[in-house]
Amino acid sequence: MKNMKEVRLRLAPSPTGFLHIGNLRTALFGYLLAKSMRGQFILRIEDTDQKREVVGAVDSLIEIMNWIGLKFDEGPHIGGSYSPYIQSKRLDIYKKYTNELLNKDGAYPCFCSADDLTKMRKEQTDRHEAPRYNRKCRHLSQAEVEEKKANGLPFVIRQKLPLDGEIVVHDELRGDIKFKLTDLEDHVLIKSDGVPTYHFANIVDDHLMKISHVTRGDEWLPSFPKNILLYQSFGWEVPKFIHLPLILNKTGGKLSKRQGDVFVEQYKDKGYLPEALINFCVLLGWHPKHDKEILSLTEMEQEFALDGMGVSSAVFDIDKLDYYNGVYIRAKSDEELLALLKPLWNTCAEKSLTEQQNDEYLLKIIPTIKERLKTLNDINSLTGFYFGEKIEFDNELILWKALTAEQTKNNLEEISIELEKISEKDWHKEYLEKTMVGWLKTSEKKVGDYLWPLRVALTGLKASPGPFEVAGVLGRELTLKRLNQAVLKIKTLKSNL
RNA sequence: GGCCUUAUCGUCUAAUGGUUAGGACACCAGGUUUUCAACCUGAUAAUCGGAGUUCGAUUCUCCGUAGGGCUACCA
Repeated sequence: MKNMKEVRLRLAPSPTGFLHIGNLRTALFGYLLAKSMRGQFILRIEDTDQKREVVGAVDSLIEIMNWIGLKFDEGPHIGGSYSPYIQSKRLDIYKKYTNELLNKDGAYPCFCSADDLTKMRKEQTDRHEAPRYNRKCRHLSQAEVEEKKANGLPFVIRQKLPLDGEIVVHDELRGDIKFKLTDLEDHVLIKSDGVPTYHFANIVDDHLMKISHVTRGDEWLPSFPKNILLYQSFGWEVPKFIHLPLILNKTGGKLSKRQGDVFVEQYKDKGYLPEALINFCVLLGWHPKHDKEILSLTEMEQEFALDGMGVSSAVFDIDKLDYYNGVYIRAKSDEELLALLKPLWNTCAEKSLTEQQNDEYLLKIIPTIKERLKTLNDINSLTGFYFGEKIEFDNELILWKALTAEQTKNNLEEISIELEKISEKDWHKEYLEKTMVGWLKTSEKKVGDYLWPLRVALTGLKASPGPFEVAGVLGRELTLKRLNQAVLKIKTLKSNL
């Protein structure tokens, strides 16, 4: 009965689409809270609204949680001792508890039609009153109820709340919150088709599944007292509640589809790493005891605690996510990155390389662009020049500062002669750099006058990895070929002037 | 409108009844350098406003203000 109660938390999403970034944070906090107390983390699907249900949403949710690295201990996909974990398969259970609640006088049937209700609300707002169910059916006699039922009138079941007084509920983060009962309404627990609403199914299941800590978004705060009252009507022990603040967009509004990416899948597709996503998310509303802000999931599991959590909503700042993504990309080995990058990479199709030769080539490229990668998807725009024979560049681009076309051409020719002296076997970044820079220094040439044109001749880009890195990857033959092409191009450019 | 809730640099946040109010991202400047990136150094930058309690408030209380949420037979 005492302290040794098992710690159990659940994620209870509705299968209405992809995983929202706000849900990811709720999931993360629930998971971390569970794991930090050596508890269980459970998945329960709340599909009581058939209208909003999206086919495949459950599978995609499980898949993305898997990708993120948050593992469930129980759930519809793995089972557990409190099956089923999908609410639409628990209708019999809800029926049983509905009857129990009716018997305990915690609820009553209501025969008001949708039209009745809209009319009622309109009248209330016209009178500048808060729209609230007028409890018309609350006082129906047993006989009246039977009669209406016999006539086949559709009905819902409403929660029977105390009429006045106040209730104090406790949130682990915010402390006590006081509500006046007169501000609350007898809301619908069971819809006319017999399916429960969130407010009923959620509480029944949390109780039955022995959930010890409820983590949910703070949009549920207004219905918190009604939830507590329902526990009390049943005579059930109330779990601890932790209401998590929302994530907002840059302008301070709710993070919604309209202004950009809100689904975890979208970030995955854009080339963000799960490590970056969770590191970024966990710091939105939680802070470790120390100032170290790069944390692995394992570290989070160890360090996570309620007292490091904040209560104010946080703005989603993509710049910081980018930063974390860069950090985690740079921390990967070249081999790990190759595996992540290959599916995204438009590598050279013309070259008839074997898989292994291709991998070797890609593996040579990766170190040159690793620290330039903000997201995995940047790979193609960063590496195009490594593939194909020819590259294109704007004529003016190759001219370094005050250098004329004539001088640039001469410099490139000089470089060509020097590079040709380097053998195939010495052709790698370190040796190339050492010899060429040595040559430039001893012949007292300005480094920029030579290396800028060289780099542009090889990459065609304003910004790229350094010329020796690129030359090392391209190899002796292709490097010299591109230099030659650049020289020819400048010659025609000159004759046109 | 009613109810609930929140308030420290632009953003995420730390700390405290007495501090030069700390860190991170972004931004700016410098360094490194052939470019970009990465890296290093540095700078700018905050306690929403007003009362009260107190020797002393950013911290506690109240009142405003601003933001957010809820106000469905959606979750």
